[in-house]
Amino acid sequence: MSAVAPKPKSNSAVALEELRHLIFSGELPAGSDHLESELAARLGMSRTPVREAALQLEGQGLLKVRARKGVRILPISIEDMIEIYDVLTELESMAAASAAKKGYDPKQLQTLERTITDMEAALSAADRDAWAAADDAFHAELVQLGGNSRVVAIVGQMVDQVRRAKAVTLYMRPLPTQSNKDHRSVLEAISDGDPQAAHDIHYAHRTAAKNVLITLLRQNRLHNL
Amino acid sequence: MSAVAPKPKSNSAVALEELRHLIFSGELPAGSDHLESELAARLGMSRTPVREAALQLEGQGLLKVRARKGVRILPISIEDMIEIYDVLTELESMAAASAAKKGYDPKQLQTLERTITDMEAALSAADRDAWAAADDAFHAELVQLGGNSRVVAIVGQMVDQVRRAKAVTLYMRPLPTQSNKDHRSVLEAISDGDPQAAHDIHYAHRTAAKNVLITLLRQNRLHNL
DNA sequence: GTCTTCGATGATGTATACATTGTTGATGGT
DNA sequence: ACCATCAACAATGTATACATCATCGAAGAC
Repeated sequence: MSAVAPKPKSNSAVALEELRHLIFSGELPAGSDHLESELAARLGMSRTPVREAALQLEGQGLLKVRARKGVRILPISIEDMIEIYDVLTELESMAAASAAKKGYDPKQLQTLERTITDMEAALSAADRDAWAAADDAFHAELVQLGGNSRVVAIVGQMVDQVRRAKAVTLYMRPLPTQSNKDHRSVLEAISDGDPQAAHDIHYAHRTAAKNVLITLLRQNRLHNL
Repeated sequence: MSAVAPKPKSNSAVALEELRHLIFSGELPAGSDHLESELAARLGMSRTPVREAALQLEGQGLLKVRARKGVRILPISIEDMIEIYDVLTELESMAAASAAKKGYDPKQLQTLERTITDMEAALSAADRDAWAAADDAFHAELVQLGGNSRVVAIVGQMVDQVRRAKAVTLYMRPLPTQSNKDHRSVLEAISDGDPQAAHDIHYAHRTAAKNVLITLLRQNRLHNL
């Protein structure tokens, strides 16, 4: 038999994926309104699963369902970015400390190490998109190693909310050479089992990243994304 | 005219409120399954708004919608409690530090002060329920003063998830006299504009509270609530 | 000419009918 | 007696029809 599983995905799940893709790709721009009927027609299904998906996405902070006005794709303001980065800084640093406490052996840190080498390779090739993907993977794996599933979920949601803004600034900023050094230092601290160092280094890393991003947005008058 | 606003609440919103109440009151016990049709009949509406409410509650981590098996009220394990308290410790301490940085004047800290005097009064009267309510109010106001709306939302969700467990242990633990001293110290640190102190004191406070709770649950073999 | 009111419009909110699919039980074979 | 297969069932997932209500525009009065 063919190897692929038939994958019986519900329409509601499809709507969720598709809407997320449409939002992240910018096909549904920030601040725009869309009727449930339009979206349903676009996805080739009825309003019901689309509406359910919209409700869930509202819970994830990506859009807002407004009575008789359709769903509005929520723009991210600079103030939102600051809030989100503050949460990310706090929870990721906590995860870094937790990971260091667990005493992982090198084999278990292989995945994290790999994301760093990927970033370094992307940096050498000046491939910003590859770098961003590896950077995402690093942060995702880091919180995973922290071992707190709530933190993983919250961080995932926050990252989703700033995804568009990060994409915009990706080509505006200088190549992040310092970032890579920071990442490797965090890995070393985790590998050495030094929670305080892992926490502090990552905290400083995220704070610096936040400041770069905020400055960039302010300079370019990008108050809503 | 009569003073009360007509309050045109949608059935979906009503379902959300009612289901939350049924869960927190224990009328829908942890681990129990319930058909959408049953719940709809119970709330006097059709399945549609009930289903929408269930989807949102699933996003809030209070229940799980299982295909063809109804919704299951999610029990909270000790491991869940640890995860949640770790997040609460981190984010509330962050909020305490932020609040201290803002330089609030006494008038703006009136509400927080009030929750502390309420706790002290409840403690003198040995009124555990009143104490718990005031304690909730203190933590809610604290994160509010922190000024990060994401933190407010996340902490609110986490508090909801541990609400049942806290209710169970409320009458098992000794009267929390130390807690009140901690609260007042946090208020003082915020009032003094000392972020580090506010952070550290609250962090220690939450950590201690976590340990008390976990120990209590373990001793009483309450692994699921 | 402008303001107000009323009605038509259209989109969400809700109910209901239907399709889909896992589960459970019975039936028959080994 | 036990296991496997199949069929009826039941509950969710989905579509659709309908109710409700805000918004917008037009018409009429001042």
